[in-house]
Amino acid sequence: MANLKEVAKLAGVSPTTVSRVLNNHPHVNKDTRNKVHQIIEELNYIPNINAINLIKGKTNLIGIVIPFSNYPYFSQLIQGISEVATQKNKKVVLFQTSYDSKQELEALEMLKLKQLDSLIICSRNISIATIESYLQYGPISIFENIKNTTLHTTYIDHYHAFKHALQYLYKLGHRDIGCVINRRNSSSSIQRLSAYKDFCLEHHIPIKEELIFENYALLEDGKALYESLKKTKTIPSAIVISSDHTAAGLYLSLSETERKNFSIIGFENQEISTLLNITTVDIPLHTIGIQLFKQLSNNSITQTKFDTHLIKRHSVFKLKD
Amino acid sequence: MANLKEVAKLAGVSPTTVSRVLNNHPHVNKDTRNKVHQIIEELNYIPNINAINLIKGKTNLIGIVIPFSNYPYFSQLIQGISEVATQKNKKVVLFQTSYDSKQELEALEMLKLKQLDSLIICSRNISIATIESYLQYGPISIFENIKNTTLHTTYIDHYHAFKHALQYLYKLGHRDIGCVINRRNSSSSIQRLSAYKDFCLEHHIPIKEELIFENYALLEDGKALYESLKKTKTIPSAIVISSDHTAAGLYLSLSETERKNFSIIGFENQEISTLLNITTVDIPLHTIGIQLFKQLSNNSITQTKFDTHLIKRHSVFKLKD
DNA sequence: TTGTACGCGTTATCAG
DNA sequence: CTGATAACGCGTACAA
Repeated sequence: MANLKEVAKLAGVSPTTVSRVLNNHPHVNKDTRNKVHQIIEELNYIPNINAINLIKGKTNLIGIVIPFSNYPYFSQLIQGISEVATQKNKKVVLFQTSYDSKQELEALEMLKLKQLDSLIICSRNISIATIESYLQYGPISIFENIKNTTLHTTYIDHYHAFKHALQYLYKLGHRDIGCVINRRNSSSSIQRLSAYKDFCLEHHIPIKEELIFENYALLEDGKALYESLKKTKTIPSAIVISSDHTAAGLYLSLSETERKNFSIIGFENQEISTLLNITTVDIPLHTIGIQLFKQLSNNSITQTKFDTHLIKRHSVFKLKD
Repeated sequence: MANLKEVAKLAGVSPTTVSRVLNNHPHVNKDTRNKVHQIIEELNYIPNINAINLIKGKTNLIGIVIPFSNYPYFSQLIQGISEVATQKNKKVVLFQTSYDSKQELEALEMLKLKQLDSLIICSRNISIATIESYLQYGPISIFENIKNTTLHTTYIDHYHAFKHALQYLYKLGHRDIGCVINRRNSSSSIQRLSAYKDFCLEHHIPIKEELIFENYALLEDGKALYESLKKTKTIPSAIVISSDHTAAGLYLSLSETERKNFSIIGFENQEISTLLNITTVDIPLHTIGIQLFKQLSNNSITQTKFDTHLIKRHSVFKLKD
């Protein structure tokens, strides 16, 4: 495989000149330039990017840490991030972790090794402190609300969003309300749960563990949720679900009659909730992805909050008593 | 930032020895090894992977070319590919092209530049000939059925799968059948269309352009499809749709009565078709992703075909006349 | 078991 | 406008 030196030799110039031609430096004689281009063609010469990375200390590669690629929630983030990355001529390296700390660390290590210029963490398992300790090797942005951190953060107020949905149901007369989350120990679930519990306390509603449902995220989980709901002692009149897909799955499991007597609020504002007319809380995932990327090039630490909006559709009913 | 040389100096050994320690070479004195490790700790030394890549001519990075990350079809492929890649300690670089040839070329160029070890093409716009010309720079596997190629291929028989679905409808008495595809000029659409046309010819059914619907792929497209269907002169009694999500979107747009008088067959066997009980053709996308990855390390050119299966559910009815 | 010297392919510096 | 030389950080053949 031809290298820069050979090109130089055959063109009868120094490697430096070839390098200048390749990098479009201004002060090169036209004839020399042409000659070099000609030899490059002839030899089918290709610069070795690893050598360039070595000397420049950059790779134009940015890492994305996500647990799964095939969850709509995450694939929308990826879509957004990749779009800007493409525009900015950066490439995206996927770290699909399945929430395995070892894989998350791998991403951080690659930042350390300088094979990545920067890192975006969409969801995590390891501690913030660990992540922060890698900040010395490159910019890191994270999709989470963290106080007093040196990481770039982009976030939404899960607590507020969840509570707002609950309040809306309360105003319509609902008192027995279910709460559906995914991983119980995730940052967002913790916020949502605490919103749920505070809501109950504020309105003097007893907190019933059987109305808190964990590990539901996908469409098919909605069916399982339906089964679980049938087994509760207290029959809730409404439910707030942290994923539209689970909400849709539940909705589709209900009979026509059941649908008219049970209120559902989903989260994310996915296509499917539009189609099924399910009330949901909009989370601008695509835009959040873009912002996560953009923050990486900020010099100072930035915290960006995105607003969520309750989108009222037809899966919520006023409770008659 | 500390480098190997500094470690050597402080440890009182040569760079070679440090390198040996780092790479776990057998013949190193235990004391020396410990001393070196100690200095590495002290200096917080990190090997520069770009230097290693340069010298080894490898990066352990493999590229994936996909048009969009947020289509379930593609995100399932990504999920499968990433899973094995993680196992094999390779990292995945995403080229989200939006079918822009320039972006597809970018991926091929990075293979050429040796920043990628190999490449997986899930869907493409540029010519096979162009792709093949990059084969000299590294292994490439593609999710497509190509005859006489030097690329690794993993594929399904779109023609057969589509025709099988059509025959099934024919046997149940359907004669006016619609056909829904995505990009008309894509390799899979061409096969599907030709299956549709051959089917019509074989059964002496006139081919009506108004029953061929293009550019439908997502859930929300199902609604638009519903609108389009209402405008056709011939009212079809059944439809074959190359995407489950569009099939689901259409299904949900129908009234209860319409659903009982209209047969739908989707493709892919996504969660949503299970939930809605829509008859579909299973495409093992996850497994295909895994195979696409595995083929890269085969020495000889391999062509893997995956079978598709018609999954009979309750969205298809026998036509009474 | 350890060290010397060179090579990987490119860019930066400085001199002319 | 051009070139010689060093440098990026590491691996490895060869010698000791």
